[in-house]
Amino acid sequence: MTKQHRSSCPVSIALDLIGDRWSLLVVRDLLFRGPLSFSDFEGSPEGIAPNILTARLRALESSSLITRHRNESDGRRWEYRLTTRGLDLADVVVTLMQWSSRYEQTILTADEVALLNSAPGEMVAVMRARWKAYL
Amino acid sequence: MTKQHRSSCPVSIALDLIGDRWSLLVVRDLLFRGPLSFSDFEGSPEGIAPNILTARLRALESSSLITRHRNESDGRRWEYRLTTRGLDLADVVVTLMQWSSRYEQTILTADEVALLNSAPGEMVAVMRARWKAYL
DNA sequence: CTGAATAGCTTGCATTTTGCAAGCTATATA
DNA sequence: TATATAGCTTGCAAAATGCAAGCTATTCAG
Repeated sequence: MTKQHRSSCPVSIALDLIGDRWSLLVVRDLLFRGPLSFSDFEGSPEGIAPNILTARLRALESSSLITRHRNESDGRRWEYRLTTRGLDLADVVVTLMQWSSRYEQTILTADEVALLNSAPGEMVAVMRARWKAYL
Repeated sequence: MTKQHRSSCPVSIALDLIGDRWSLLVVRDLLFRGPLSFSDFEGSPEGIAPNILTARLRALESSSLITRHRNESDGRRWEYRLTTRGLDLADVVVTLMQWSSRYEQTILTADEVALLNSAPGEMVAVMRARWKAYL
């Protein structure tokens, strides 16, 4: 049985799926880096704890935002991939980046911020190209 | 002293400010309805509890996403308003709505979904127009 | 001017989620 | 065979969330 939404508002529904401190960071890592393993996520600068990461990956998988595949060359590894639906979050992530970089000093360079604001669609296109082979 | 960010990633910084189950719903209500009182938020369909609402409003205020003003005609009421920075979240909220309505049945009509996808900037413009007098 | 109603909270307490550290199991590598 | 590594799980403390009740200041009705 699937968890009930708080309301039928599209914003509320989105937050039911990704409205926590970690889910969108997992999606971010996949968008920018391609398919990743468990320990790849652990290496991100925010330092997610393994139990939290397990819980987020399971939740994203059961919401059909990511899938899990055995790594062929190393049987210990799982490969986590975005689904089409997860990849569609590229627009959300890029919009959030625009908003943050407008008001806060971030790791982005001035050139990157300029590109983000003048051609956000290009950044989304790069992410889509990166994932094209896996969908 | 201001709370430390988990990292300098713009996505992470945004989530430090609005990455919880309620903040963006408060912003949504303001974007769509204009200045609101405490009980206006309590009337939204998700049913936020008063202690949570107090905490969210205080946090959004100290992040400079909203401001608080005495209602002139009724001294019991506070009026909560978006700042320029809070209003800039219109793009994020509209993008989230697009994403949700692509995959889930929401309260939006087919016409509204069509408009949202063909001219998302119009919805943002309506929100900006609504807030123009308060900034 | 008094009493009832209303707005915006606060408080207490139970439940859930998050966070940290340690450890466990299966696979891979030397 | 032994050692290391990947991907977890477990235990426990701390923080956030959720629910119900109650409190204070302002307003309104008579």
